[in-house]
Amino acid sequence: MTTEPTTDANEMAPAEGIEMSTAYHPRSVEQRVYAGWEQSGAFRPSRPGATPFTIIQPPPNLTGELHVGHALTTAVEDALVRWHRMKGDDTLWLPGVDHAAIAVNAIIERQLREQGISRHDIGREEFLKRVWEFVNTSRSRIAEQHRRLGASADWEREAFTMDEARERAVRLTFKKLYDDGLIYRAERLINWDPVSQTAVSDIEVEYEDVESAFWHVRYPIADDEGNPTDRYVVIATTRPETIPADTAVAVNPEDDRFRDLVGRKVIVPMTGRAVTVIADEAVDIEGGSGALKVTPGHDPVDFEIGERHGLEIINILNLDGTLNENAGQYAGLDRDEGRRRIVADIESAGLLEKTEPYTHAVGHSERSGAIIEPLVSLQWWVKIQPLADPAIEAVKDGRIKFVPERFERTYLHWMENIRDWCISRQIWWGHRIPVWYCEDCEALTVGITDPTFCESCEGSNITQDEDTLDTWFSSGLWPHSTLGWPDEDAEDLKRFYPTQVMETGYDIIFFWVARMIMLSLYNMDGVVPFEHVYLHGLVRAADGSKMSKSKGTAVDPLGAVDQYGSDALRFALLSGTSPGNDQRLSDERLEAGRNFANKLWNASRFALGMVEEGDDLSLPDPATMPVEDRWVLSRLNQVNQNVERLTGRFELAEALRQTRDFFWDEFADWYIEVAKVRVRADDRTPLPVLVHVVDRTLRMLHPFMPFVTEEIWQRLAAIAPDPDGAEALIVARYPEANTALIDEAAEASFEAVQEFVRAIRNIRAEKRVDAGRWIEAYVVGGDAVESATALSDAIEQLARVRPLHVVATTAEAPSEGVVTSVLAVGQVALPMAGLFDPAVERERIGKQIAEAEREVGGIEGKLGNEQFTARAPADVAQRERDRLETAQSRLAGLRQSLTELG
RNA sequence: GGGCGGUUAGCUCAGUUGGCUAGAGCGCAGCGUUGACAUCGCUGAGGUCACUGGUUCGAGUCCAGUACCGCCCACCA
Repeated sequence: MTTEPTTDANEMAPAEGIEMSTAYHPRSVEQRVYAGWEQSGAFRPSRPGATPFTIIQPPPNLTGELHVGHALTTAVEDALVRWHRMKGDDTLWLPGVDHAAIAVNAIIERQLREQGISRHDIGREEFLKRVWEFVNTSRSRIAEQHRRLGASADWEREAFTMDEARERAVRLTFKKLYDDGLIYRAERLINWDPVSQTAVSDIEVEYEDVESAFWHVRYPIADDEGNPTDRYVVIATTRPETIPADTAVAVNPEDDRFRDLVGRKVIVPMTGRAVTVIADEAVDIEGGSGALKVTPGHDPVDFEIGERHGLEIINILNLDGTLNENAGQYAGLDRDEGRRRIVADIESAGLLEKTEPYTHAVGHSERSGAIIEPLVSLQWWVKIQPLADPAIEAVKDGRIKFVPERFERTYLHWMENIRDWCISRQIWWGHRIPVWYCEDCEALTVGITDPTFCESCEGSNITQDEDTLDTWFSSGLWPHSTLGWPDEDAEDLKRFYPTQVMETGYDIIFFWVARMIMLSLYNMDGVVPFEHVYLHGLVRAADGSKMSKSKGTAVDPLGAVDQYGSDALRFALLSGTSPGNDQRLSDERLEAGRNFANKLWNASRFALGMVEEGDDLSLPDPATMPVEDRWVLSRLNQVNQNVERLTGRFELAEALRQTRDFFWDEFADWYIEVAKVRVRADDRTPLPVLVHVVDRTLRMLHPFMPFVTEEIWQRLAAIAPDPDGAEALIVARYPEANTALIDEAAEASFEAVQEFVRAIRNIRAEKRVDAGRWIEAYVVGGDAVESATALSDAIEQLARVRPLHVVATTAEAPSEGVVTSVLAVGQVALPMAGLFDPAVERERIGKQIAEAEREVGGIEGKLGNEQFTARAPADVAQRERDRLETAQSRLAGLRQSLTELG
């Protein structure tokens, strides 16, 4: 796809001109706006010479159902991408689809089972055909789902781990590792998933507590001829079905109880086999009965003991989890049934000492949920230590930074204890292992392209390994393989590698992040795949539990989009996300997002709607502006500055919160209200400020809420064209804070006016003055008298007071029959003949005096402390002195009011 | 067994170099105007920041310990 730096104005322009409907309808806006973005090629404006910003999209769920966690990932990444794009960086966001081998295989196999057939009935080719059908459908669904979320990813460039380019990258990596001696084939104990019928790696095994039993079984001690005696050793086991696979009994060498037994033989119950008692330090003296049955074929610890002592390995399991002929009379039984039968037999043979209830952790397959059976099998492995060492170094020396930092420890701990990685899977969908076996000479050939003859004997009688590679082997190549590796001249690779940000959930550090770091360093000559790993938390149900479809606590992201709008969903997800911390998603949160989108719509509509033909919308010299204009511009720029800083530190929720609060609580609730009064009095000067603030806020919010901001902004641009000529907000420039407009004096003045208004409203509410009634009021302005005078019309409207007298000192305000409120910045006084009760007033003021006295006392105590004045920084001490002064004058004012009450 | 996180208003959570008179949203109570918005406005109530001790002029924030909740890792048969 070719991308143009500019956009087509016709495609982007809103259909209805600048008229905005009274109600905000997210759905129609979303569809139209997204289509505009897509057609215009705005998703990847090429900006030669700009700083590259690259972000990698983690794989969505290929089952085709959008999980809310992925919606969060998309929202966060899209926010970062849009932000960088607006700042002029050259962004590349590679949306990716992983081939999710085990999950997809399981789905197709289930479909087949429902038809009563297995994959072997239809053969590999037909099986893969069905997989592709399913995967292609899923991929287009995924793209569609991202559109609905507003993701600005360029789906034409989607990276898919199963395409041809990736196959080449995978094979090359495999061969390189093999040639370097880092890939080997070995018979070892692996985690077998009897349902999916494949090996899985250590991290794909999830341990869950299962209530089971501890069977204490008597192993008779044999005499010299190998016949059982009356003596026996008691051995506790949780897996009696593996007894037929026992090839030794082990005790700790330091254990005095069994010292005399070492070297003697015991009889394995129900088999009659005699095995030797060995001493090994792996045996815990405290554990079980102190003696351990050694089953090298079906237990990792035992496997290691077996290796140390050269023990025989017996495999008693078929690949479907049933017992095989090595289990003797139990052959053919399912493992559970085998367990029951063997326990019953042991008991009737009088060899069961006791049974205790016991809860222990049992490994389950992450994908199929089946209980994992350790068994010995021939598999391909990656020798991991040589890959792990540089990956540890890259994090330790800061070339890769985790956000939040604490996950570096998690990562390092795992990496430092890593074990070899079993990469072969006995499934069909996936990258097939690029190894061909020669049937003539037994040599093997590793091929980047399919070999036609054996490398060793040159015979043509070769067949490819039936197995496929672990999904994460190819996913681990993502950061470079999706950019064009192994073609080292690929434009994207040169320009965008290393990437800047890897953003994902912390649950995927080991699976994916660690593998990407290891394999990328290996393939890319030690250059890190990304500079930051930003880890968001998990999204939980409203009650804090893991979302569960069966419990009905799962939030369906697309359902939420339908109900509340895409911007609302993104607001809810982004406002709750802080690095590494889980969040809860509830209807209330979604409503808050919807409400804010509505507020944006209405406040903007109103502000823009006041603009008339011929209005001058350029901002005048700040010095000539009234205080409220200077105040709102000052606040705008402060927030702009904060948002800039926060977003750069991945603190998106705080950035969003500050922008929201500014727009709603300050701009909409105060500035617009004040501006209204001026405009009604035919003063057009607030219009440039209104338009300017709306414009800037929309730009700041666009990364978070792209649809509603784009829609409003295009109406805005129709009356106030973008200075850079941008035709859409998505390609408009991100605002830079203008610190020259930060005006603390204006802020203080306007805040004083806010205080006056609030004080009057407060008294009105307290005295139950009818909301619609106009009453007389005095504002004693003090230092803020100037701005209060300038804003007297606004104060009248906002507090519904008329006539309003703004005076400088209390002496100019009446003191008889008035309800007063003494503030830090001045006073207000409302004459209330009918409602006035001196006794009530005395009590009210008395309370305030007590409070003010407490405050004054507190500050005085602090300032009287020599340690404080000597050690606290000057600005802190000065602030305390200022506070004391205002508190004292307020206290004086209150006391005076009380005196006047008599 | 090891490690990590959490404990702040009725609920969900902010509070990132210690200076706080501790904030927000929702909920609650009261009142509803002025043609942007009832998906709204105004006003208000509500917190000994889990507990104990320490460092400091000063601790929600730093340190040590305790309790409870959650998560991750680990070959206790």
